[in-house]
Amino acid sequence: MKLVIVESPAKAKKIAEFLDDSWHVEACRGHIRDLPETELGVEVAQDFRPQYVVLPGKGNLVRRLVRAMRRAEEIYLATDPDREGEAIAWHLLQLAGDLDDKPVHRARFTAITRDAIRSALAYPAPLNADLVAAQSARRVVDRLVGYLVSPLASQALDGRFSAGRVQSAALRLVVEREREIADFQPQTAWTLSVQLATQQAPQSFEARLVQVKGEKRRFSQRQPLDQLAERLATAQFWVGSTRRVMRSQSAPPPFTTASLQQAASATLGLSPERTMTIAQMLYEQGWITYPRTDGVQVATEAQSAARDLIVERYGTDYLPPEPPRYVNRVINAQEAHEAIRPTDVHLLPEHLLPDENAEEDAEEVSDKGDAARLYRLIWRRFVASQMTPALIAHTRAVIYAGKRIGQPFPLAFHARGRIQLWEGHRRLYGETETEENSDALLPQLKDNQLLTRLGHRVDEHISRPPQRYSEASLIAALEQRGIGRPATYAGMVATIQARGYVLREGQQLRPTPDGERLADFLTTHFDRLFASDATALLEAQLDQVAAGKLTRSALLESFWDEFQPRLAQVAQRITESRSSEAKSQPLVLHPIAEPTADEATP
DNA sequence: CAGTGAGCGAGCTTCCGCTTGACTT
Repeated sequence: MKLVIVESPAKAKKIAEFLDDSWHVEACRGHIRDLPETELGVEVAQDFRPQYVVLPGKGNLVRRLVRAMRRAEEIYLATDPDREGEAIAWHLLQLAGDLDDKPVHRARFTAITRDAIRSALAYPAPLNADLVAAQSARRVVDRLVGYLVSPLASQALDGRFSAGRVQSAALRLVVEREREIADFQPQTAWTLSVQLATQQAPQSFEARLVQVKGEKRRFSQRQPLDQLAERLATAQFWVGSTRRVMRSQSAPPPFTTASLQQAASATLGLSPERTMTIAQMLYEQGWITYPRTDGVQVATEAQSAARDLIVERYGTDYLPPEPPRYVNRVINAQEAHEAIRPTDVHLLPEHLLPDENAEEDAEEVSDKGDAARLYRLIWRRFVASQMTPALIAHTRAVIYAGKRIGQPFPLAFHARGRIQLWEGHRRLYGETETEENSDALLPQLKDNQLLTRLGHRVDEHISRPPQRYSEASLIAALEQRGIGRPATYAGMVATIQARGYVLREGQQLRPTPDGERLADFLTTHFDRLFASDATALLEAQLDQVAAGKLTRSALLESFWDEFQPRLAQVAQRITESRSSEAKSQPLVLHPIAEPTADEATP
């Protein structure tokens, strides 16, 4: 018997279908060992040795897996092909103990198709110890930061507070945004627009003043524009130049976890947490691929199925000559899984709509309704991602106004038009309407053509403060900076709310006073640790460990050399201010000076 | 003699990341 171990039980079931009786497939359900929850669990002086323990509640599962590994003739560790998956495979081996000379392989695949599975099992590889070391370094850094800074923050702020590489960076974004809003000074700008028409075409168009006597101008008051507008009554208008540019707008890539959470929030009003609950259900029932992913790549089988469906349902005009290839732009992407897509495009969203005749209680119907809507969103986005680009013609005209053509007292206006020549993927997955309609159609214009002025308008534009984050847009901001992972996004935005650092009002997130105090404490004393690029810098080092160019010890030592003195300094400040001040006085902490550039560079 | 400090032990917290059920509200 040959044994395959994967993480997800749903995956195990599917893979078993592809293999014959000589194979046995088991699932380990994610991590099986970790640092103990109740203590630090890292022996700093012993090369940062982690003290791993079997995760609570997983004892029976681990015993079962170990028994299966001992019995098997050959073992294929097929945990996810990323840093965490490599570590899980290593933990499995550690727990299994002595396996004699039994062949042990590491199998890696990113799509659950018959071909992908068979070829992964036919061409296995050894375990990558460097990747395991990188995971261990990641884990230890997170533990040291979380378990050493949290108590300090609690002491200093006299309450129960927590800090972590991810949650504190998230909190900081929310707090910084709130301050930008508080400090915001609205700017008023006035604009002058004229409505114009040609002799030939019936419909009018609008042009906005941009230059006066050859100089670009912005107006913060109304009065000068009113004066200019008066003179327009006797002016002539003519076309200076026109330019037409064709732009093709590529289809959006299929969904990842973060982009699905964004879209489900924007179009269906679902929270990231609810989106993930429903997506997990759809995954377990075989409707969609794995829902926790940062990959935008798609199995070739799925691409050709989508191409068949596009021809059948929409026609060859919507089919690009080659299937599009999407490239990941996310910093910390591991791409262990495909993009989120229907497992079978021929399962149409209509098939999942709730049966109207069935009698069910309201909650169940709304669950099914949300599931159907989410599936429809995923289906449309995926099929659209395989369609042709949309084609849009942008026209820009410069219009002059003066006493007579060729003798301007010269005012220059800009008019813009936009025509969609081909809808392409937008047939299935459109943009938001507002942007689309803001630029109207322009009539045919020739250079030096005279125009009729129909009227004018002077408008006030007041700049708006930045928007508060929503749960989904905060996740997008974190993803963009490489902070957090698909499996943790939804939980993390729930955590900072549950801890009382952030409040949600409708869709908007705003910090609480406690949240601001915590963020200020962390920024003052541990600025670089929780800066928004700290994770990216750590990731770059972890990549080096994974590539064998940096050792785990070197990474952790250089981290500790910077972190530990800072920690000690802050702890000392806290005890000093505790003892030097009367008990009734609030604790005031003075910032520690940043090291100079010389000290900072090793 | 009263206040302070050192030293010790108990109790209570805390991180990120991977996966699903078995619980309670």
